[in-house]
Amino acid sequence: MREIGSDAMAGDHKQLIEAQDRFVAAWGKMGTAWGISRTMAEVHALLYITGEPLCTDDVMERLQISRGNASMSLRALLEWGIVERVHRRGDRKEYFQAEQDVWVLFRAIVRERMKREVDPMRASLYEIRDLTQPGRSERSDDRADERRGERKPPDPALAAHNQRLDAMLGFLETMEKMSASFVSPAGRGLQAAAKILGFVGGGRAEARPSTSRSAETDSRPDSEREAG
Amino acid sequence: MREIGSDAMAGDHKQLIEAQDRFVAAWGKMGTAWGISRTMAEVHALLYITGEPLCTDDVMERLQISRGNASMSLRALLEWGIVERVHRRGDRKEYFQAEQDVWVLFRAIVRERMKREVDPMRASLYEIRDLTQPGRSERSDDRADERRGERKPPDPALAAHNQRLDAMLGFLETMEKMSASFVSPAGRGLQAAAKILGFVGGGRAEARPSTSRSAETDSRPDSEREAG
DNA sequence: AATCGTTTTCAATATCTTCTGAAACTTCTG
DNA sequence: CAGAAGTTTCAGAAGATATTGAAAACGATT
Repeated sequence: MREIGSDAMAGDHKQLIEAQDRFVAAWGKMGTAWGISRTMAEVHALLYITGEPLCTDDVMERLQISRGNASMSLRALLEWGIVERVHRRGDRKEYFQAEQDVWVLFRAIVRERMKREVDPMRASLYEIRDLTQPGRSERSDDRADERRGERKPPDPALAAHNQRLDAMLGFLETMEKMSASFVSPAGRGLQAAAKILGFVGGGRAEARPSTSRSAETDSRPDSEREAG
Repeated sequence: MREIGSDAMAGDHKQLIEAQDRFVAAWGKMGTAWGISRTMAEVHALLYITGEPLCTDDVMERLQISRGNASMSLRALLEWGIVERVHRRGDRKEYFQAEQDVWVLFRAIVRERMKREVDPMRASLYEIRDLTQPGRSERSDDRADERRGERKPPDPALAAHNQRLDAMLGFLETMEKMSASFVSPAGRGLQAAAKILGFVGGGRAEARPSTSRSAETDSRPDSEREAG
């Protein structure tokens, strides 16, 4: 498949494969720690580090996984919005390509996780609060004292409980607002903030000199950055 | 165990238990999505929502889990630094109490996850880079062309690979710097930022009127906020 | 130093998750 | 429209993780 011009080139190629494999393994391990299945993370890692579009069979072969597994993982990655389908003219296969800008990747992940995990949690918390602190809209025909405008004497334990619930709820909402504005549609938000606040660059270079230029806030490889 | 003064009080108490159970379940579900074992998350939820110190047997009974499981989960929570031991005079049992400030909780979690997952990943990435881009300190006695100052002609595929690696590495480092300054020792960082940037307050209140005051940036219950 | 109340450990077990592979399905092509 | 090429689905197998419970370790007390 790949033309190899010389022994030196062959050496490079072996190194490359080895480096890719290690990257895939590392990414897979990290994935499991964040609640993503190992294989799915590995497939993504392979697509990312490889840079070029791969088809199902490429993935199966490289990762030694079954067709079903490859198919499922790829579909899940599409749903996360961090991998996209690519078609090649004259080829009926589907190819898959990973988002190459790490910040875009990060934004997509945060957006999805918020949607999938934080939002439902917030909804549950509201429901729970309404168990002990029913909203004003509640019908209270059968409660004589409330009709008279007397509020039920508050159980201090219940009050404390509700404060804890509200604290949690308030926190989740702050997080949501922040992530929405930092991470979402319009938003190069966090990335811009990182640049402004001076968190980018310098760190690695100071510890370890590097041949290629230190990764800036725009972290796409040069090849993809033609039009800024 | 708990004195109940009246039927109304008994009703409140039942509601409270129900609300606690639901909170515990919701928190547990969320935990699993973030790579924390369900039980561990539930134990934490129980301690948080309960507010008061509980002993192993309390946890076992309330959550219907074995002694071993309770013990392990509690120890893990101690290691995460989000639960602390409490001793009562005249009682040989150990009691456990959860951090009540959600921002402190959040900081602890971010700190630990960075330490446990991101740092090792970063280390792996460095190693991987050194596979194909060995540092200047490398001995190259056996490579005539390098002795002559000629650099090996760079395989473009390898170069692109290294750029992707560096992009990832740069991203992780930016995240680490940000989390370090936002989240760490000194730092009420993120919390302060949220306040300044106007992400706190307003949101929930506008959608759902609440009896207790809207949770502010300082999210501890009143009972713990005596000395600011 | 023996006892007692408590906590920790860990091998066996139960539970949950992920993966496989073959069949069903879909979509192109001649 | 029949057949080929490619993709998805899903029941069962394999593998990973969490849980139990009983025994060991601990440490305060008599």
